[in-house]
Amino acid sequence: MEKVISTAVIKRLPRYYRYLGELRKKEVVRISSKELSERMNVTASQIRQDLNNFGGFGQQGYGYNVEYLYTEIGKILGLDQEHQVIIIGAGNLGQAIANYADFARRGFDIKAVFDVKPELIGKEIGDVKIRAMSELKEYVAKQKPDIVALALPKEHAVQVANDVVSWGVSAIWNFAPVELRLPKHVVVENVHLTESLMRLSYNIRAAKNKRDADAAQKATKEAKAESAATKE
Amino acid sequence: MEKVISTAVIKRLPRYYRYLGELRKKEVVRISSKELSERMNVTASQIRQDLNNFGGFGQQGYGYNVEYLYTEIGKILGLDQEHQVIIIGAGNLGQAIANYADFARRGFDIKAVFDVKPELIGKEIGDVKIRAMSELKEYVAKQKPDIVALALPKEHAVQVANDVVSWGVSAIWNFAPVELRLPKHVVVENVHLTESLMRLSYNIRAAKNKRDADAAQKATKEAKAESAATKE
DNA sequence: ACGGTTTTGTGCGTGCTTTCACATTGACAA
DNA sequence: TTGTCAATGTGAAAGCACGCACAAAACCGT
Repeated sequence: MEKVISTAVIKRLPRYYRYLGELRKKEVVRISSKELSERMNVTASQIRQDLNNFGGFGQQGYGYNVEYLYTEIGKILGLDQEHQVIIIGAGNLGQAIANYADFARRGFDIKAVFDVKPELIGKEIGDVKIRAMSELKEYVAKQKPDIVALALPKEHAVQVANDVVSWGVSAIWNFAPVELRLPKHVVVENVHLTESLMRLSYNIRAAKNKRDADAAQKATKEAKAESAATKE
Repeated sequence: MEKVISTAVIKRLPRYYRYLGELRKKEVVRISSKELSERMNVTASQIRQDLNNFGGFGQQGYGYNVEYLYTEIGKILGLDQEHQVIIIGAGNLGQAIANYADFARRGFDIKAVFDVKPELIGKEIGDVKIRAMSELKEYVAKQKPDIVALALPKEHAVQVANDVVSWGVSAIWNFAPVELRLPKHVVVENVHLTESLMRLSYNIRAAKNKRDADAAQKATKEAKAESAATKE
């Protein structure tokens, strides 16, 4: 039986992976959890504990071999295999995703882009043509893409999600601001930009409140010092 | 002194907000935590506890008033005020953000877009012109934007982030795949698409492993039943 | 070959998050 | 007005995640 890994750990793994990739490029051979922790925003203990969920990658007195750890985390993340990705929606966001070169480097192959708008169909994005939505069903049935990215208005996202799932897709990268309700065997990863922006907005206000509170506290402190000085 | 709200709660607030917005459009007047929880992916108890961090918005025996709760959460998230946003980087991602209408609706005003590429400068995106990076410093000093969105290659993101912060910016929406190290009064919200995709990849593999394990278990079970049947 | 040093892997305690469960409050109908 | 029912607000338990601290292991200089 596979051990279940907590989502908290999974969230950090890509960060480790990215950072190790940078070290690898700089031809750093070994790294200790302490050194890693100083540059990323985690404690050394947490790094060790996270990695230990998957087995002992390190060696006492030495640390971790960068190259080895990098490929191991890559395997854990499933980056040792190619993923075929199709994008539904060739608007600005869909195009941005299609053109983002980083993905291809990690083994995510953008295979096709679909849209309803007749004026977009046939146009080239990156190195794939935009296809008509009417071709989607046949394409999915034949090519069996691993991942479907939804970059379309929320009004249509739910319907399209249900469709592609019924045609056999089991992983969805959802950019539409809706909660998709899909069978539990389907894996969904949401990117909710508006929510992200709202969190930023909240934190801006929270930071402002804190500054104001600090300033007020300082003011009363000074006032106290003032009155104490007057008393004397 | 302001009570500190945990980030776990803040993460969920925009979801509540979005969902309440939808209910409001459907002219739903009241909703109970139970009803809400059934449609979103949270327990009723958690909704009540989350909301109680900010005061009692509901009424026993009745539930929550959709309109009221919507505006209250809006206030908490700081959506009752306008935010001036500028975008650095007019590539695909920068353009996608600039054109995403949802933001404007929430009070996030895209005021300007900057890029280094001469061929892009002067071009219109949405209803703003792309400006030269050389104008950035003066613009920031004069217009004091509330939020700077970084949609440029990671090589330049760090430098630009440091620059705009030194010019007085205190909130950054970062799309570049780097951890920005900025003074602690600066609020940073990261959108790391590659990490998101890697998590999806992990979950695809995890789901596959689970299916295989379940299949194997079922097989041995059947084998046992078989041998038991043979014994008799 | 050996001893000091480095650094992992891990048991355990602490604090935060989530869920449960229920007393309390207010709505709504008769 | 009164009784019943619905749903909140909240104390307390259960469940998790995180960080500390240290024993065990391997490195490295002498």
